[in-house]
Amino acid sequence: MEIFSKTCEYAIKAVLYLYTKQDRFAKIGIPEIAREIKSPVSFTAKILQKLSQRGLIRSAKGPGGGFYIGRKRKSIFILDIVNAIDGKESLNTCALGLKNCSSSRPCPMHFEILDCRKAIRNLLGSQSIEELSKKILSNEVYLVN
Amino acid sequence: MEIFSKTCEYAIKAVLYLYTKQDRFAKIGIPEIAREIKSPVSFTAKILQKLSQRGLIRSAKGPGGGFYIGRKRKSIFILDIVNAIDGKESLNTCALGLKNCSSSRPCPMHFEILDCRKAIRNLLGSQSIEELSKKILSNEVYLVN
DNA sequence: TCAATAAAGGACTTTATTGTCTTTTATTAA
DNA sequence: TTAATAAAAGACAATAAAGTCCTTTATTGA
Ligand code: FES
Ligand code: FES
Repeated sequence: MEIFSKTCEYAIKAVLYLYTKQDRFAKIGIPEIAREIKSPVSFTAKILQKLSQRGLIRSAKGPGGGFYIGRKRKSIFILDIVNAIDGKESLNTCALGLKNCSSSRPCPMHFEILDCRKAIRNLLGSQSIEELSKKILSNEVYLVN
Repeated sequence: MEIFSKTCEYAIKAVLYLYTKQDRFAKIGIPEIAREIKSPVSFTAKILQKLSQRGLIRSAKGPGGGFYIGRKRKSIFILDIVNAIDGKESLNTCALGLKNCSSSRPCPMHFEILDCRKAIRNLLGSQSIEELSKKILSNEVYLVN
């Protein structure tokens, strides 16, 4: 019933944290990111690596290196992070574990879940990271408690 | 991103299967249930045991024994099964892993997720097992593929 | 060129979930 | 009262998710 995996949680928070930096080319190191989002350092390293491979963030090795957003790019959304980490299928598998989720041979939850999924996809696809990070900067919302 | 745990999936399907039986006192054995919902026999046994302990279904030992619904009871809903298996908290924990989910110190997803959760709770709380099992009997929906 | 730095990569451990197997307990019917 | 049956209970095994640690590679600046 948990919405996101831990991996996804940290990924979302890490990207949000990066977006709170005004300078999109400021290199942020793993220790700082992990500290600011309260996540395990080495595990976070792995996740940042993946996000970088998927092109959602950039990275620079060596002294003064770290992770950063990079040049102006089209808006990304929570959904993009989820897709990058969990894969696109995760939102389309049958809630009751049938091999294929389809309206022609639906499980007892199919149509109801479909509506719900649509709502979730809508939600995750409409929350732009820039907007959310602004809310963090203005202390409307928080990355840690 | 998966909605239910495997345990929950099997629990829901097992209870639905029991409700498809017209005779609420007909004792259904573990092998039949596991076969009909395509679940691992021993694992299913454990889950049925738990459902029985929680009072969602009844059980009878010995020859001719098995699981059954029992005397007329107030309608149960998918949500009741989820609560019995995963606990009631599972729908209230912070989506981004903050210790406490609260509107006074919300995470970036809090308010949006809140709406979503309300929708899910509504959905799961409005799907009565009786109704769903009728749809199974009329081949509108299926427990296996 | 060399030492320091920081991410990339890979092997590994821990923990939780899923699943199996065996023994015990209760019930039935001969 | 006994043998057969079926769930209850608990120990165990396999797999996946989460997390750690160590080595390698790339980059920088002295
Ligand atoms: S068939 Fe189960 S959710 Fe679509
Ligand atoms: S604080 Fe994160 S969902 Fe409520």
